[in-house]
Amino acid sequence: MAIRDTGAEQLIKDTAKRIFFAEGKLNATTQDIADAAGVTRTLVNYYFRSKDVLFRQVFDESMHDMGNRMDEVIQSTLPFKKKIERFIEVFYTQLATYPYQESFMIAEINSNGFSFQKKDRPNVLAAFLKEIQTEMEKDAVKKMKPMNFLLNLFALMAYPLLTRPLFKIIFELDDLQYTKLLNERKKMIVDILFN
Amino acid sequence: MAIRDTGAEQLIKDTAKRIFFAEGKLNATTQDIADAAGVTRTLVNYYFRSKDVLFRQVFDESMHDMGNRMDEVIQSTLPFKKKIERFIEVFYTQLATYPYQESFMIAEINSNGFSFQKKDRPNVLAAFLKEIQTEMEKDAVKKMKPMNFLLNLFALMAYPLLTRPLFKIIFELDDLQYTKLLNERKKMIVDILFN
DNA sequence: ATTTTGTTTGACTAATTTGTCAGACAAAGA
DNA sequence: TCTTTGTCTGACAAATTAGTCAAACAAAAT
Repeated sequence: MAIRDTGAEQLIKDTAKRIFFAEGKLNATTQDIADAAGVTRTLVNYYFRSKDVLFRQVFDESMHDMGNRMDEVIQSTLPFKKKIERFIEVFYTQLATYPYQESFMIAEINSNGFSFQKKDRPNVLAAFLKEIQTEMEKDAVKKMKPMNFLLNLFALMAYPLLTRPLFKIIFELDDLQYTKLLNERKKMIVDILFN
Repeated sequence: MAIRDTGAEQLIKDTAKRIFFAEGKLNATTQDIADAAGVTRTLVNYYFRSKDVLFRQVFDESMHDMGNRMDEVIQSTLPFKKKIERFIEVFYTQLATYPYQESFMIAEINSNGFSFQKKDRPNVLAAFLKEIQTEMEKDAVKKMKPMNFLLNLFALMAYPLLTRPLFKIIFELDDLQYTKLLNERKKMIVDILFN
């Protein structure tokens, strides 16, 4: 009965994440993943019965991880502005190792819909929206729907990463220059969001 | 020698655009497109030798259209702020009919790279960046790298559209409510960008 | 009317990718 | 040692998708 954990299952998942999120190969086949993991494709089917199951599992876990990482910051006792700065930092760190994660998530949701178990963490978001509201009343940030404040935060952080290959060409920048531009944004985003 | 234009070629392209950009079926097959257009798949191969050619043609044309629409606004004689407002309006109109266009472009660039003929319109962007710079010196907008101003503009416009299915669920909004939220953003984006 | 030429299709082939299954292999238990 | 059981593989079958080709069709030209 005991599982003999050889690490293969985790290896396959990690490899899949690397291919999807780090290498941006959004349409990788199971063979691609098996090859990259150094196992046979049959083994992928042994652990995950089908391609869909593997994809969904990778998707769900990543979604969950991301949620946890952010909740942790949101629920911390830091003062609001520090909290946002920390939030940006966490987001950028994650995207440094997995630059295509957002892309993958968005594409996946667009094509295969989205089933999300939001029964857990029921009021984390609500509490944070309320905290934002409070800051607005203190005139610390521009008055708007708190949801829009959050959308703005994510937009300013994520969009330049999502569109990196596009804007690299539009602006005629090399990788290093674009990375520099991105890093300058961390401070700028805070400046924009706060009065 | 004369082409007997039956409209089939254009029909196929338009249908492809509809499926990709309006319905968000990013991984549609040539069969899907043929079916939706009411023609046989063979005909798709008659006009466009391969799937890749069709995809690229749709991609290039859309990219070009979008570029033109935006250049038109950028090169207009409107005062700067009006120009930005008009820009947002144009962008929103386009995304109302083709909500998934950005998604498609990004995914396409991520997986298949990007060859862009930027020999045309060589200085449109440069001129606009300069105009932004001038506005910064007049203190009309926050001081930053003009490129970042542009990135912010696009981010604030596009991101909430890209992630619509995701944030609909996160915020627990229905379609109508989300659309309302989006529309409120038009004015807000201007408020954020300008002093 | 007949030929020509561009358009469209059905049937076929090829390529790619996924899924299954019997059996090999190796670690643990008897 | 022998058996059991979980892990892994190679060979095969199935499904999906893309591409080709000869021939049917229809509009124009002769």
